Amino acid sequence: MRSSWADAVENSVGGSSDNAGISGRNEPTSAVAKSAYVPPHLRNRLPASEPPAASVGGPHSFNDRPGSGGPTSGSRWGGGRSDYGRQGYGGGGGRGSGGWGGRGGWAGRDREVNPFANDDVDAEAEPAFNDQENTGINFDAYEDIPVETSGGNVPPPVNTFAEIDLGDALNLNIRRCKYVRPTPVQRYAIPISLAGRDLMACAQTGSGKTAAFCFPIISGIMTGNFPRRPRGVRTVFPLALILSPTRELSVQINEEAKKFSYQTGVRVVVAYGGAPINQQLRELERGVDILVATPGRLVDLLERAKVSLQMIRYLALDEADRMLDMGFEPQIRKIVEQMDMPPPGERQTMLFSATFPKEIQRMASDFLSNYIFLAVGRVGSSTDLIVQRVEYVNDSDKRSHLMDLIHAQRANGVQGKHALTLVFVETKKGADSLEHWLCMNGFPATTIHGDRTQQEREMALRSFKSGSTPILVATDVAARGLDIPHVAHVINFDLPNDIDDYVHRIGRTGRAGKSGLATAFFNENNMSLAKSLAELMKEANQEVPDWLTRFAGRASFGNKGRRGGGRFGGRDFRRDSSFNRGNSSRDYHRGGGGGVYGGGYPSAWD
DNA sequence: AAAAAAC
Repeated sequence: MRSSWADAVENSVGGSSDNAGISGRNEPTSAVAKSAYVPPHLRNRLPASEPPAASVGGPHSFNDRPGSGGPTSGSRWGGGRSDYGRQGYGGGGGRGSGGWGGRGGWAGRDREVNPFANDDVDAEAEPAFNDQENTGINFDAYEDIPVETSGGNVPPPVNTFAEIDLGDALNLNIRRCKYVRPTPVQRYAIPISLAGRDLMACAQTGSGKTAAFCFPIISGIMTGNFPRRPRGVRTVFPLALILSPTRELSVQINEEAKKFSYQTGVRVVVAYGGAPINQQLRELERGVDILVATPGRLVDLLERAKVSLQMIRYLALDEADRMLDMGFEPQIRKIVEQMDMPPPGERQTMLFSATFPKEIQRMASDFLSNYIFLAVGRVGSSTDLIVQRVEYVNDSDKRSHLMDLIHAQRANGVQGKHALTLVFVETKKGADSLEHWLCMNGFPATTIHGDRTQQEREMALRSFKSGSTPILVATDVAARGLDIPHVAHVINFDLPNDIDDYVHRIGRTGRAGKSGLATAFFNENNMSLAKSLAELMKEANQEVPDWLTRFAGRASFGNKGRRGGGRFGGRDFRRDSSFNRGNSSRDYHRGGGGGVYGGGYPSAWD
């Protein structure tokens, strides 16, 4: 059971006598009696209507609803040690911190919120929807995914979660997440990480990437014996850092990581811009093992000395290519190389990227030590699971055409409320005006872009996910990484100029092995994309309209076409050169190029 | 060119 295993771990952690005193004797039932403890700084914040936690509790409480869903381990919380870098194991108090303001009335609860509770509420609100589709991941779609590894002594992949010793608590959460079998990236990446190796992985979100880096981190923190920080300092010392490019992605990773770490005592905190910093600081001061952050806010926290990286043992960079695209390299280098983070070799680093251009290769050389390269073919995106259509539509006709599409979708009987449609536009202004127009015409739409406040952005996303506004107009802020279940249709109202962006956008549908539809409005403004789009569609066995093929053939448009071939997110450049000696990635700078990828042309596809 | 990201 949870308690015995977790307690065993806890008791094995050095200097845990204080914890053992609190929790070592804990039986699941005893948690009930003690869970009323509220630390002083949070007293008077509990909603008056909150039912006693005693009404639930126990390891099976993940099905309970918020308000009655009960954390079981309030008593195990080592209350009052908020000046510790972390709280030790025994169930840290936690709050859903996906957004300030919290969810419902329980933001002030100082026990570990049941991160699975919301899933259940959704399920109850939409039973039919849930029954039909929400059965987890379609694993058949993962058959035949090509995988490539290279590097010295690659640990063998696993076929089941049971083969990996992740511990009872984590295993229970895996079951709660309804994960049956590891996805390809998990099958390879988890053993690699558990073996303590650095990892450079080319894989997509939606492939189970978040779990792939979270499981080893959580497991490592639970079993590791990490020194405690001295008290009295207002600085916190996370053991793991997960960086991601956008705020929403950080929120999403935080939510997933909270599920994975539920009742493990490992505390996850998220920090990102646009939200009041004070609440994030309070969360941090209550202890943090895993910090999920966007670069800007983290630099801010580091400069204020609120966070120290000197205890970092795990570093994960998600969507690294995106972060570079967004100009985060200076911040990332500052965080990783110029603050107090331990150097490569003394920490474990995982770098995830959809593509593997030169800049990422350089980053891999600088941040990783004797790493293993892993490339996992795409799941879904742009392969058979997404039907791609391109239609020639002049700018002036786009709106009426969009309306036709939405009408058609309704007529086709795709269940109204949950046939989510994601519409990508080029500009923030364009997003606002299209949203307004849709609403004026009776289509419930909302929008997400960088000119909206963070609160508005998160509200929009929630309202879209829940189906209240089944149309979301978005700029590229939503193009990558966001995992929104049940997006049935991605419409490229304005096509991007870069084929990689197109691939990422349509990847918002066909998630987790489900099918999806992607429609693009193409016109003369998109000529630079003609060739690459035609080639991409052809490779994905999509029907390419003749007019597009003709445009693609016109060299005069200077379109670049697709670079390279194959389906991987890149190749281990160490293999393409003369210095394939396993751990000599630094030679790359001397070695005069990265083989076939020396040109630095990545593609989300190659 | 636009988008994203700290205050």
